Order: sequence, then structure tokens, then C-alpha cells
Amino acid sequence: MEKLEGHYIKSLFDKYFEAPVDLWDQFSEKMVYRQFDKNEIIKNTHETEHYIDLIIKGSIGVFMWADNHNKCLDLYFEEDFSCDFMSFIDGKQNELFTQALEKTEVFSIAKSNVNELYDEHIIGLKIYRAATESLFIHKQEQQIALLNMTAEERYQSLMDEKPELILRTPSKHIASYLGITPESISRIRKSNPTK
Amino acid sequence: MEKLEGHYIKSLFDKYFEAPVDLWDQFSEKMVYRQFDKNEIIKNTHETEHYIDLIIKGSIGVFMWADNHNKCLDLYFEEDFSCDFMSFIDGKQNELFTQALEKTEVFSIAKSNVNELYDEHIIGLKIYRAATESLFIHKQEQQIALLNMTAEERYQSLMDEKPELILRTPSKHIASYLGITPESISRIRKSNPTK
DNA sequence: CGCCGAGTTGAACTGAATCAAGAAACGTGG
DNA sequence: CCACGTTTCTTGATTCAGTTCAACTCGGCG
Repeated sequence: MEKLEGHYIKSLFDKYFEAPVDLWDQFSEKMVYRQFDKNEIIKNTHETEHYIDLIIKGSIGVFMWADNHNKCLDLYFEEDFSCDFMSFIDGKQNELFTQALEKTEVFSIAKSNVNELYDEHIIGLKIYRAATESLFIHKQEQQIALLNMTAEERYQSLMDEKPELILRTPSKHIASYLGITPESISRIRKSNPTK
Repeated sequence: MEKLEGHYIKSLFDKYFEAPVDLWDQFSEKMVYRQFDKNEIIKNTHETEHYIDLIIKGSIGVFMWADNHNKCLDLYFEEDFSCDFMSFIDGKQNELFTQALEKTEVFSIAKSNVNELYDEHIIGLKIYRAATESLFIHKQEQQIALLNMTAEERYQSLMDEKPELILRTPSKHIASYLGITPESISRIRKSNPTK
């Protein structure tokens, strides 16, 4: 797939905000197809994020380098919007980088085009509002998990919510995403042979 | 203070988004003065959040009950906007409650008025966009702190960034905000007599 | 075939929690 | 303003979840 179509985009956005198809058709013209190899860095540390990437195939992680380890802050899959939102929002460089975890295809929206959409259509702002709200809620859920749950509970919870994530993602990334070591993941799996 | 004035509101919002004073004057008419006693519950668990509260005096915490403890997810002070944003955004009840930590005065904006502002002025949406973006960034910073820093480092970092918070807030709340126990806070303070 | 990164397993260690008990601070009513 | 009860804070002893370090296995790939 190298060209997007309004109905398809609409179906992706409907969970956030419903808008007429012709708007999405118009919107699709602003999107650029890109693809990345497995392990390719999409946005490196100390670069500014210029794109929101809609994942068509593959998966992308947002990482940060600290204490000689990559810490995974978020994982994105098909139909997710992947982005270092922190940098995208404030327009600054930071310590985060994004990396394709598999061979990955995306449709990218440049920040300048996003801004243009806001100015042209109030609906663009409403979509973006919905998106940032959903980002906030997801982050708060991560915070609650880290504050209230043990390593094992966090793993179980992820397993229940996104079992396919567990299968497709190297366990070292899952480990750092949950704030634990690969060794601990390994032990949790052993002690709990629910697949 | 029981009535707000455009220039004052403008000064509060300018860090998020700049807009003309007359808009803020108009906006101020939608705000209602409320006050709460120390420890008064503002929004209880299993209630829906209907307001964003601009704190004029005092402080407010967002808590959740889990494992026989109140876990503090956020602390707000003068000139902050306090809210259970999770419930405000999705309009649902949840496990969170908000509580005044001191005698507290706020100007509240009802959700219906916020929505009205969005519909009447594109600028209202832009402000809200800025606010949700800032919420996301703050939450991600909390996530990064929990993933990368030790209890002591988190305490030090909070001390450096908001020393007045440490002085005004009961340490049990600071403890749960940082994801540690009051006993550990006490030991950290002892071992590090930087005030 | 041999290498190399990823995953596993074991043993020792440690940061922080838990449990328990006492001291200090707070506020409420007399 | 003081006395008393309640809550918060401190301190110590113990425990434990999860890390660290190190050695080994496995599977994929050049």
C-alpha cells in the first residue's frame, strides 16, 4: 500500500473523533509513505521529531538511553500513531529516540501539515485534542501501573491486554517497557507457564 | 478574591497560550469561586469530574486508593489547574479522588462551559490543546522518573524543582507521589541533611 | 560451521518495603 | 491555654522483590 484512501483513514481515526470522509481524503494528500528496516532508527536522540507516523505494518518503539540501557517508554503497532510526542509537541531535541522493531511501513504526516490542518479546519484541532487526551490517559495508566503493581502484575496485565505484543516484541524491550530486567521477565515466564 | 479579571487570567494562561485580554474577560464570567477546607474531598471516587479548578490559594492532590494506601498521582498548587483530567476527559467515573491539602480557594470552570468556549472560539481549542500537551509531557516525565531514578534521586529531583512543595506537603503524600514509603522518605531526609 | 546476540538459570546482593514501637506535632474541646 | 487523643514522623530490625553478575544454552545468520 503506497497511497491512502479517505475511508481507511476515517476508520483509523473514528475511535478518536468522527469526521466526514472528504476531509480524510483531503488529509490523505498530506501523508507520505515511508518504510524502515528492522532496527532502523527513525528519529535519533538530539533530533527534533517532525512527523507523526501512522503504522500500516510493523512496530515502533520509543526509547531513551540511561544507565547503559535502552529504556522503552512506549511501543506502537499497526494502526497506532507512533511519534516522539514530547519532541513533536515542544519542538525541542531530547534524549529520546524512535526505532523500528520490525520491517515497518508507515504513512507520515509532517508537523507543518498538521499545523496547516489545524488552521484550515476546526475539526483538525478537535482530532488533535482527542489524540492528546488519549496520550495523557495512556501515560497516566503507565504511571499507575508503575506506582501500584509489582513486576509480575505489570507483566500479567500487559499479557492480558496485548498478548500479541508479547509474542512479537523482543523480551528485552518488554522488560524495559515494564521497568524490569530481562532476567526477571525470564523468571516470571518460567514461574508462570501460562504460555 | 471572589471575582477574576481578564489580565490576571491572561497572565496565568500565557505560559500555555497567548490570547487577547477581552477573551479572558469573557472567559472569567464562566468561572465560579469555590473554597474547600483542609482535607475536604473535592471529587470523590466513583464520581465524574465536572470542573477544572484554577488554584488561587492552597493545594490539591489527585489520589487513588490501592493496597490500603492512598497513592498520590499529582499535586497542584497556586496558579496550577487542578482536575481529575482522566475523568474530565472521558466523562466516566474512576478510582481517583481529589482532595484539598490545605484551606484552598479556586475558580472553577464547568465542563459545559469549557465545551461552549471550544465551540465559540477556535482559540479555546488551542488553549485546551496546549493544556493537554503539557499534561502529557508532565506525565511522561513522571514515567521516566519512575523508570530511571532511585527513590532518593526522585526525592532530590523534586526537592530541586519544587522545594516549596516539600515544605508545604505532608511527607506521606510526597512519599506516595514518588512511589515510596513514608519511612523511606524519613531515612532519605536523615541521611541527606540538605535542610 | 562458527559466531553473536538473545534468552535462561543460578547465586549473591541490595534498595526499599514491611513490621513494630516510640516521639513529635497537631487540633479540638474543655 | 492546656490536656488529651489522633495522626504524622522517626528509628530500628527484618524481610523480600528484583537487580546484578556470571556462566551457559539456544537459534539465526553470514
